[in-house]
Amino acid sequence: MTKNLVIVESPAKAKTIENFLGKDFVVKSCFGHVRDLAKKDLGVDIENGFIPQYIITPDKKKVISDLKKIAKDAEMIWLASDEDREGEAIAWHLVEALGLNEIETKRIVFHEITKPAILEAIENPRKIDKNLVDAQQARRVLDRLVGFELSPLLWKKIKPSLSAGRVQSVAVRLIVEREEEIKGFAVTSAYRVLAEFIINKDNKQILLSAELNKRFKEKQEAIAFLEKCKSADFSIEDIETKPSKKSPAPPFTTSTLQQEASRKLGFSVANTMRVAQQLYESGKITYMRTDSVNLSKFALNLAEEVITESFGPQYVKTRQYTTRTKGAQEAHEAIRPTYMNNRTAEGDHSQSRLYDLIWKRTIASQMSDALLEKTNVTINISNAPEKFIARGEVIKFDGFLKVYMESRDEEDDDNQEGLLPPLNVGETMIPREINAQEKFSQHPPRYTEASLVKKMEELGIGRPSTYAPTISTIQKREYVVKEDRDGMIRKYCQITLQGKTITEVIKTENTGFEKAKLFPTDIGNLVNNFLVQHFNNILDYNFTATVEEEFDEIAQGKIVWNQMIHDFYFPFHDQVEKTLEKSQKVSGEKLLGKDPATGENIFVRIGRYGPMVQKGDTDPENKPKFSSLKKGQSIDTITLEEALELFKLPRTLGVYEDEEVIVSTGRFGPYVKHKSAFYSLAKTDDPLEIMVDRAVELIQEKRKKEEEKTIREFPEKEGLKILNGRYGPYLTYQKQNFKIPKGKDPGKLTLEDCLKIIHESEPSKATRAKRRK
DNA sequence: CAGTGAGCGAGCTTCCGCTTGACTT
Repeated sequence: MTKNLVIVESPAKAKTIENFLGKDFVVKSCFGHVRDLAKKDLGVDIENGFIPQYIITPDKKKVISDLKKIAKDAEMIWLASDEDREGEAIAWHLVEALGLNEIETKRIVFHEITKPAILEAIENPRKIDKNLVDAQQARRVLDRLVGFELSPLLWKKIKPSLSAGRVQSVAVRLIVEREEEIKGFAVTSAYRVLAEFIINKDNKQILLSAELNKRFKEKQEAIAFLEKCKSADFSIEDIETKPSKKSPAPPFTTSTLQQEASRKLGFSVANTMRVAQQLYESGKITYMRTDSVNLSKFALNLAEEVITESFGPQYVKTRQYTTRTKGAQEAHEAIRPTYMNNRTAEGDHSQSRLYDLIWKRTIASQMSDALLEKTNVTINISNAPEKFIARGEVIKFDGFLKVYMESRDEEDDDNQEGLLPPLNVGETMIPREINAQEKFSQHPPRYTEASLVKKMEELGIGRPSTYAPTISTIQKREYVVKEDRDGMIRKYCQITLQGKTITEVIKTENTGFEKAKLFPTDIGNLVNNFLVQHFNNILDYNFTATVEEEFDEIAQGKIVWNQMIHDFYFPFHDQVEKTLEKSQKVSGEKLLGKDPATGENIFVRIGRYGPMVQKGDTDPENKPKFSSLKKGQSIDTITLEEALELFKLPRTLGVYEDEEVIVSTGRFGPYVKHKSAFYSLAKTDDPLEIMVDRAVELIQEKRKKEEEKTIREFPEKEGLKILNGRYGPYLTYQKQNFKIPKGKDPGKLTLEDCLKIIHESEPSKATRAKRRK
């Protein structure tokens, strides 16, 4: 018999807490939200004050029925979901779904999973905060209304299956607009002048590097300057030394973990979260979806011990960080090792690398500042007003740098500042070499997954639990693609003064190379332009921040949630209706030119299945020809020649076994079609060049493979086969596949065996609901 | 790397936030 039932959100948490609470408590988890708006139609009763229609989420039916059973016998029920808007709503939904008495049910909260924190929570139960629940309902209903009214509009005006929403559409907008900025960016260049000097001192030669405090726009200016240097005297005019310090970054939140794992380990956002989840489930780190930089007392003490022991007390500096992120809800701690004294974590390579990163970041956040000394040496040029500057930086005390240094998104090039030699004012020097090199201005950087998350967090858009899913959604919808792109060779000029001679050379560099960056697609551009044009208010970067303020007012009981939704919805709905009526279907259609062979018009536009070219006007009598754009082609950039190339397929190669052999290209690349069967071309085959002999070869190759694939057939039973598939041998019958039980030799199964397997197998969801991608 | 290869007369798609399993040969 259960005395006390405590319900938390995460099963890993449940296990830990049960250990703290003793035998009178059973701790179970509800796995997050248990109810949601009905999926059909809007799930909101607009006429009657926006009453939400909630259903128990299909995958939570079992969770709820299990919890009900335990709750029935429990004397007391404690709802311990997270202390934020969503957590409060989860508690309330549990009351509703489990049929609990709200008055008798206790609501408790804690920010850290430590024994004192849990016990304190148990001592201080409260009631469910209905205002906070209402704020969540407003959030949920607003997102549903926006998403489920805008998306169908896109299906009608652009293409089926598209989606729009408060979060994803703004994420796409960021990428589209960044690309436009880049397209409009005017590259300029200027000459940067670097010198290497020789100082003769105590019979030794000392080298000193310095940069001129001015860049020259024109080559002639640079040359004129170097001409002057030929006859100039150089001497130290001033030495300025000043102390400075660096402080460690705060411990990880979801967003900063994703950024650092991306920069330092090259992890995708989704990969980081997968690995972090594994570390969490095995008890090695605290919860990985958090916006808080707070560390528990327990963690602070342990960090101090570890640092003292490993590096000495002078490296300790206990710090409490405060969150400055917009809309942060701080229901958890920062992401940290559960026990800081575990320097490493067992597990696979990814797990131990990510753990190492988390360990270092957490420890560093509790260490002392690094003390530096920066030195600026000003070098006078006797016949010119410009000065050369040599910079040095010395670490006087390494502090937290001993373990960890945060990386930056853009690594600044060749600005290495190191130790300077001992120097005195008035000392003279001679230039060994002075270089004026043409440097180009850089366009704003394209987003990586992680830098997009950073930007979204700054705007208060999305939550720790949704960053990774949002990024995969906008890629799945094909609004953006993550790709590498080749750079281009660019020429630059370098002018060198050595001794008394000036030489000029043209060199080349590779520029614009991109690795795993986000690019908008044609569809992304089209959808974004449509939404920005008609729903500028929703796509506004401040929309979320504005509605969040209203959600806060609901949470404080200042305004009523469905009144707020009412005020938002009706003007918004009018906007949708008007756009539906007024605006034309958009396809981004462009006339590229005419086919020189037939004189027909060649168009490019978005079709039902994405970007495509069309030959001939749309005419029911004389149907035009279509072809999809190839990967890497875009409506924006495709040329007439490239478009014509696409119509060269399908080609009829000839006849084999009395049937035509046709080559074409489809979703999965080029293929040969023969007797309504398909044969993929090899990577080395060119569909425009391939001849019938090679096609026949491909057909025969695949037929042979097919034969080998079949382990056994049964003449008595049509369609029953034992095949060798990707996951090993399996049974197939009437379009259904069946697993062969372990320990059976697939080659020796009798017909009876097979029928038995088919009979005994679960009536599985035979047809896979969704195809991947 | 098993199957897939549209351009539609039918029916479906879609939001954001919480949480983890999945078994499919």
